[in-house]
Amino acid sequence: MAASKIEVFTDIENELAELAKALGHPARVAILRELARRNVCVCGEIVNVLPLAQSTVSQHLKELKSAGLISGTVEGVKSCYCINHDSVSRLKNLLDELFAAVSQNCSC
Amino acid sequence: MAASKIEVFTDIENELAELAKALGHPARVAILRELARRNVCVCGEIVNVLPLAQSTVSQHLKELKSAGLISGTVEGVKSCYCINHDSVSRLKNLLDELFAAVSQNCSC
DNA sequence: AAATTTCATCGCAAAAATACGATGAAATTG
DNA sequence: CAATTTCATCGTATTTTTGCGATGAAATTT
Repeated sequence: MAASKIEVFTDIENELAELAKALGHPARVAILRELARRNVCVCGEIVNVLPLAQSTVSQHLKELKSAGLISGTVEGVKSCYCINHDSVSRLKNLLDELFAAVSQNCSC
Repeated sequence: MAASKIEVFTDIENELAELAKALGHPARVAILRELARRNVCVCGEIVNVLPLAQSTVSQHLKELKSAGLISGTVEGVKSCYCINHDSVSRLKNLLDELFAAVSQNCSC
């Protein structure tokens, strides 16, 4: 047994964990950074920004898409990706809710 | 080769990825939730809140601590944990910076 | 129509994460 | 001082993640 026990946690916990997990790799942060920097749908060129093989970048894009953080469309021979603003807002809201009661460092 | 290529990414990218990764498991979100709910150092009882084996919870606590999201001290026979507010702030700031330019959903 | 470009998917190998029982250390209790 | 409590760590099994080359599909170019 090594699979994570998703079913025993709340929907909120699973939702936040899924979004955070998608952010939990520097390559995916780098992808989001590039998309955010341009703030438009980026068609192509994503692969060129990263020091990884094309297939690896494609896989990371798929994971970001699967988590809902980005959306992608096909434009001719190219694939266009952009950040899903709603999803980002959701992530921030979940974080704010989670840490709402935490106002200062603990004493221990 | 399967190890993640941390060295080729920026410090910022690695830092955010590390914090997000720590949040990227529902058990760890649940732990943070419990710590946040009480908003004090929690000594003991953390294990009882989760439907996981004691050793597994201990491991998750270790990861949260290693990422800096919580701090832990030993109080007699018990271990006390609480949320590291600075770390939470840092995470929020990194997210805000990352998505600062993203103000609306894309059109594609 | 053939060649090229762009990118997703497949298959594989290596590494990391997840989970648990067993064990042990340190403090507390009886 | 023996028994108990609390929890970290070790060892191990399983699953998931990461990464890449190879391949193929779809559109574009020559």
